[in-house]
Amino acid sequence: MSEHIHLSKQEEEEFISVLSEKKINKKQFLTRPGDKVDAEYYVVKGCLQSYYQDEAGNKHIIQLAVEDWWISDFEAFFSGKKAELYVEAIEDCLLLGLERQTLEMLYKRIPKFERFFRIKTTKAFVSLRSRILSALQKTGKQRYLDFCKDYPQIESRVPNYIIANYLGIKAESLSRIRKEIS
Amino acid sequence: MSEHIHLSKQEEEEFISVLSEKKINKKQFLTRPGDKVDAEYYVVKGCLQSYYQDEAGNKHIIQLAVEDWWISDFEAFFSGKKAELYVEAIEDCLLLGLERQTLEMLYKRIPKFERFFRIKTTKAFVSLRSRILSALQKTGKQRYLDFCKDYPQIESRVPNYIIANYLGIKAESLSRIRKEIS
DNA sequence: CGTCTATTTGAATGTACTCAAAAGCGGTGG
DNA sequence: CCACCGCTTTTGAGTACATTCAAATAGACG
Repeated sequence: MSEHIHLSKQEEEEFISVLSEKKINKKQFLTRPGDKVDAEYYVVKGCLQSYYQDEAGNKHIIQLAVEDWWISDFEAFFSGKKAELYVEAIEDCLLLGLERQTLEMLYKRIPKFERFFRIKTTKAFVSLRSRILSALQKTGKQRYLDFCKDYPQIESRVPNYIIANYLGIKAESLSRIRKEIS
Repeated sequence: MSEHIHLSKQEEEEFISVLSEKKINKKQFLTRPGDKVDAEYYVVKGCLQSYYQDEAGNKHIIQLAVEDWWISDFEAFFSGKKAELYVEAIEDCLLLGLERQTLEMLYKRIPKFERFFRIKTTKAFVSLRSRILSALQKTGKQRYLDFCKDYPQIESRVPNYIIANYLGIKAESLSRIRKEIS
């Protein structure tokens, strides 16, 4: 956060005081479809995925998050609608929850936060955009190489089949790609 | 807009008064890479595309817009950075420009607008998300069928090769897909 | 050690791409 | 009015990449 805005000691303490610590274990859920989503979560420790399950039961991973990322069903969080996504821990996690009401309050009391979260949202938007282009225009191999470059922390600790799903290819294909590269 | 918020006659007039009419012709640009992007545009009449050109000179269409859509290089518009995208008219267009400063002013004077534009942003976010999933998990044929269903107004007035680019396939492939369907 | 899950490998199939050429279509100027 | 030009779309043949289905192997954990 200090990369984007400067907070006084007091502001920093106020911010920390409104975050709520949350621990969840591997395979547990932060949200499931139908839940009300009151918070977004900062990852202190651990790894999570958010995904959508279609009518046929196929899982489609939207996001992977490790330390220093935020995760939630953002659509539900921002719009107030019920969740459509599963948000599930891939490892045991330590999180900091930030509630929507609290966020609104922060915006009013300390306007700098508005700036910070706007930057965060813009970045998320851009990264969605580049993921679309990469999905549309690149081969599985290129997408995997990009992924390894962009998220080395994730590549090394998440199972094959999860990365494959995130990249939009089959686990078998990813296995072949890895073999070819090495 | 009236679907989401209710405005008094006076508020409506105020809103209309801050929009600036703009006409551009086919093949002209609203923004090019490097431009400062001070406005987003509501499409009254016409059709436009926003796209990114990679180092190799390949064009990648991000968005197509027809009547009642908004278009810009949104990343540049929201972040204040220089444009990375071309925004180009596919047909002669009549647009209404909304400047960032004006938007900020509106938010302060008439907070309802904050709600409206937040809803708009959330929708854009969701539609990006579903485009990612569709790009990752569906075949060209399925994407084309979805496209025809979601945007029939666009399908019928935009050249083959532009739709193909938007869908992430080659014009030749789209031609074959169309043949197969009919 | 056995069981369950994840990964790798193989063979056949499907989907989209490249390159090249032909056909269609709209506008311009002789 | 027609010939020509440029641009878009279609068609064909060969190739690359990824998938399916099935089976074998490797790892993790109680």
